Amino acid sequence: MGKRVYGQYCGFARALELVGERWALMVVRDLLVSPKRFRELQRGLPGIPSNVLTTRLKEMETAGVVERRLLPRSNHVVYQLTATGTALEPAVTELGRWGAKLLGPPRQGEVMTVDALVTALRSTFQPKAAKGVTAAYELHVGNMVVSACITRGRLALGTTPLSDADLTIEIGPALRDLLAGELSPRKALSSGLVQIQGNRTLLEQFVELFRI
Amino acid sequence: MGKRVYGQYCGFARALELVGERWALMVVRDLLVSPKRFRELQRGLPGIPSNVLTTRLKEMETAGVVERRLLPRSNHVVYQLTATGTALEPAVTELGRWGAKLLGPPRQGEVMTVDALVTALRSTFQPKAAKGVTAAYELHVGNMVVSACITRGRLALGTTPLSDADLTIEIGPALRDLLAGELSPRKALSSGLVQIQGNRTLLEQFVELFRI
DNA sequence: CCGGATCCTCGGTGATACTG
DNA sequence: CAGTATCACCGAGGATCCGG
Repeated sequence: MGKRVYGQYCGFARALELVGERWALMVVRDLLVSPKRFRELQRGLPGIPSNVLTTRLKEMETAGVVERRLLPRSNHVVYQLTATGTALEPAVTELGRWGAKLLGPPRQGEVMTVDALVTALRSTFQPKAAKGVTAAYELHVGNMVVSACITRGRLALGTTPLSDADLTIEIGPALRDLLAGELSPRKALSSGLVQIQGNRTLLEQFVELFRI
Repeated sequence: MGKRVYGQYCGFARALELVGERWALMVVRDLLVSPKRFRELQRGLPGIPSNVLTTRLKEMETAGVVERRLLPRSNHVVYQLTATGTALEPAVTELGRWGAKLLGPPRQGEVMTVDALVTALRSTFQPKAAKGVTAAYELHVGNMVVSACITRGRLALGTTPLSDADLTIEIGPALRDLLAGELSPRKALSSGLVQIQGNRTLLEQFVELFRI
């Protein structure tokens, strides 16, 4: 965050100094899903000026949150989180959970991105409800695909199609209402807002596992 | 956050739009400790321009995070968090925990505030280590007093002196090193960085209960 | 095409002074 | 005490350009 300081000897203030600048935590959000090239970050963050992205990456590199890596045998640059950066996951998850509750209908022009979806699923995952559960879900939102594999209660998220999903869910922004309990699985299906391939009881399990 | 929008239908992005602006989460941090008057917020956030504080409070009031309340029979205004605002506590705690790990020695001119201290204790509290514990601590840092009462494992923080503290700890910025385990209780005492009134084994318990 | 760098504009922040 | 008013400035936003 450069010179923008709060002048307090406080862990929270220090955190905001390091990743509190505009766009910084959005970059972290996307890097938490997977390492990315500069161009990929731009695509996932529509509207971010390239110079701002450059500045944030440099600042967070200096802060030890992000590191530049050169892909072997191809001068390509990849940005990834350091261990320090990865440790932001609980904070990002909590903030995402808080914001998801306040999320009304999509505003004009708002888009969804794969990494936003993954973050949403991480934020809404209910470990207690997942205790002992094993299931593989595949979400289709627009042309995006996100996979959620729960193995004996442990969640693994991905952005590549599964070969053996137990349930494939095709859905739009109604996902938010479904996870918030404002849209029942039955109504979701009957209204056509949601389409599934697989057993519909798995959809009911899904809304138990992921709740806003 | 006004017009500063991220253009994504995403709970995390929405959270940053509501409380991601500069100073906003610092205000939330302090209001999480207790409702406050305008002037109290200014004192707790040295360096914040009054117009920025006004703007943030208005924005967060519009967002339903903060509410203005008029004290009975005295035109005084008090700002307090709504239920929505209070729900930010886990996020603030997690961010504070992350930042506390990165907190080196105090920089030139950095100050500590009561609310920062309370936030730090909340962030570092270890519920597991506190299981079944009952103890009352009183921290003195400079001229500030913070109380931490653990009752059967449950933590209650305050900013008023206790009448019956089991242990009174007088300490400075070394608190950070003590909680980080980089300064042992013994060395802290022998070096004079920490002074206590009460049983010194309670100090060892303290660093078990609160850890960075 | 990727990974930026450069330039310019505009609006928010920061600092200070002022008012009900 | 609780803000409002004013203004300088810097960083965000947006477009374009450049080297590999």
